[in-house]
Amino acid sequence: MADTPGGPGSLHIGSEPTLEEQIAAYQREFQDLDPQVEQIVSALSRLNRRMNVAYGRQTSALGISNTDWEVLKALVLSGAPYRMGPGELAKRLGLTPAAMTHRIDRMVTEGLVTRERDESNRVRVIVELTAEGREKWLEAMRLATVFEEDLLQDLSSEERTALGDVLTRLLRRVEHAQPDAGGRLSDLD
Amino acid sequence: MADTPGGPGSLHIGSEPTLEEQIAAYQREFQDLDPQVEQIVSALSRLNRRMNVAYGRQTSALGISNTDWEVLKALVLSGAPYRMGPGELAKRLGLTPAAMTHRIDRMVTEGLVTRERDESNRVRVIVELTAEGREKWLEAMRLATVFEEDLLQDLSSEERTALGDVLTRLLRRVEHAQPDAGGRLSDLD
DNA sequence: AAGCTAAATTTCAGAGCTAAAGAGTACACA
DNA sequence: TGTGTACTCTTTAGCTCTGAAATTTAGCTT
Repeated sequence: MADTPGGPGSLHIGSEPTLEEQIAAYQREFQDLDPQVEQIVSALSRLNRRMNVAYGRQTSALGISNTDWEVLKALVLSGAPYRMGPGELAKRLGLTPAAMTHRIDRMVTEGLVTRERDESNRVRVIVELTAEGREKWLEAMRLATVFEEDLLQDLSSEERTALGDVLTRLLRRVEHAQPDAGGRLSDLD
Repeated sequence: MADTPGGPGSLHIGSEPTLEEQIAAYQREFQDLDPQVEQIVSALSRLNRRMNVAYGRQTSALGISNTDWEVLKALVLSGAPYRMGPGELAKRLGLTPAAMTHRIDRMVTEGLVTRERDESNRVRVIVELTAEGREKWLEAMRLATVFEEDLLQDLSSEERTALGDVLTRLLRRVEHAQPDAGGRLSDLD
């Protein structure tokens, strides 16, 4: 089984055993373990955690939180004019609407977004990216791409293609299936 | 830049665009983006998130939380007699000692661990796995390995080896370096 | 032996999250 | 036109985390 990640905003990594030590410990405590599978799963999990720490450092260097960053990303990727409702944003980010309300509160005071009622339907609210919010996103992207290129610099173009393909295949397998309580993936389509 | 994950315990995924749509949106909004790099990084992040959702479903099916699961794992992997101090546990899990205190409180009432003072040094506290805690961990591992095997079932043994190797290389690159505020990885050794 | 310093853990205050209840608005239908 | 119903967002209560202060014990120094 893989590591479980720290929270979204945690900026440091607990001192953990090396990957080799950890796999050895798993085999000692749980014989029915395929070390090859465990290697993949644990490396995947650790790699992801490290990357999130790196992203967190970058966004905080820009004076925004990791959570603000997520909202900026969703708005930018929605395309001009960079507007969404709180409900849609919440769904996109996998948050409850309540959490979204609070995030928007914060981000409005930080000047990253504006919130106004939709005059054509006063139930709805429109969250819109400000120029400052868009600029922050661009700065964060510049930092992120530098980091990502550095991370992958030792991989040849062929290796990158192969890695991207394999990961995409795995992703499709998880996305098109839902594990039941027993853990088995059952195809949905 | 990759997706940012939901919290450790979030059990559902926000409805998001497909990977292809998302990469297209990135390219539209940020021209200096290598789609190959973005493919890898985004797939990695999404895959990890989906896997965590699956693990969360499994552990909650066993009646334990994802956070309890992390503590059980650290204790089991420490080896018999499955004892650690709160401080060491906190470091291992990347939590503050304060958070550890609360988790241990909870897990003691759940019967997963015991807490007692170290009589040879009364400042220290010893957290020890109970038989029930160990059994819960084993059950969770059985579920997890089924899930992981299913996830990787379409990969040949050669593909698995190659994937494990590449991920381990990437992991080493991140672990042996720390990104500075500018995002660049700088070797430490 | 008394007091000082360091280390480990717990307590406290503040922030963000979830789940559920509440408030406001639009629309359908009599 | 009036009312019910559904939908969207906000509010409230409770939980877990972080960071900092407080507490307890050990070991050293004089």
